[in-house]
Amino acid sequence: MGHNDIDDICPAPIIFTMIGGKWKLAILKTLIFKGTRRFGDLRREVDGVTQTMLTKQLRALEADGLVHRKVFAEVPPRVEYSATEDGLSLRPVFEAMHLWWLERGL
Amino acid sequence: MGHNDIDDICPAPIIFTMIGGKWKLAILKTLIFKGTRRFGDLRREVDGVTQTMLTKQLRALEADGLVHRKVFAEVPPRVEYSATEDGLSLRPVFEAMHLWWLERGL
DNA sequence: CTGAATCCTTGTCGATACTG
DNA sequence: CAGTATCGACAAGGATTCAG
Repeated sequence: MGHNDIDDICPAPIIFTMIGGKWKLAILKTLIFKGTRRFGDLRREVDGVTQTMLTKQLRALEADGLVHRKVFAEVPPRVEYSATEDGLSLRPVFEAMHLWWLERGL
Repeated sequence: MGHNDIDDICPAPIIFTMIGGKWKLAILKTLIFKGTRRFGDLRREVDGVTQTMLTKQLRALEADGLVHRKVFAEVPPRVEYSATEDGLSLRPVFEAMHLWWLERGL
C-alpha cells in the first residue's frame, strides 16, 4: 500500500478550474445556498460584478454543468439561473472549508 | 433564522487565494500526503514546475502559514519543507473534493 | 432586461542568467 | 543545492458600446 487514492486522482485542480477565478465562487454560492436567481438579481447580489463578467462566468459554469440556464419567452426578456445537481453536490466541499476555517480560528 | 453561517462568513475565497494558482495545490498536496521534502525533491515531484515558480509559491504558502521551511546550516545547502498543522488540517477539504468527484462519476 | 463585441489594463506565468 | 533578479509572453479581468 504505497498507494493513496486521494493523491492519485485528485480532482482539486479540476474543481479549481471550474469554480476558481474572481467571480464564479460567489455566483455559485448564491445559487447553491440562496436558490434560483434572475440575471439582474445576481448582478445586484454578487457584489461588484459587471454585466460582462457575470455573463462570461455564467457561461463557463453552464458549460461545466454546474449551473442551469432557463430562458422564458417573454417581453421583457427573463432568464433564470439555478445550480444543477452537480453544482448542489459541491455543498460538502464548501462545508469542509467552513469547518477548516472555524477550527483554525482557535 | 433567515441566517446561514456558511454563507455569511465563507472562507472559500480566502482558501482559493491561499492554495489556488498553477502550482500551490500540487506542492501542498505533496507535503500533506507524502510528507517532508527538500527543495530539489519538490522540483522533481511537482511535474513541470520551474525553480523560480517553486520558490515563489513556497514563499507564499509559508507566508500564509500552510508550509514550514527549515534551513540546515550545511554545505551544500539543505532546506526542508513540510506542511504545518494548518496545512495538514486542509486534508478534509481535499477529501470532500475527492468524494464529490467519485459521486459525480456515476 | 439580458447579452454580445470590442478594446484596453492588469496580473500571472515562466525562460534565462546569475549567486552564495 | 537552493536560491535571486530581470524581463517578456500571455491570460484573466474589466470598461464601454451596441443590440434583440
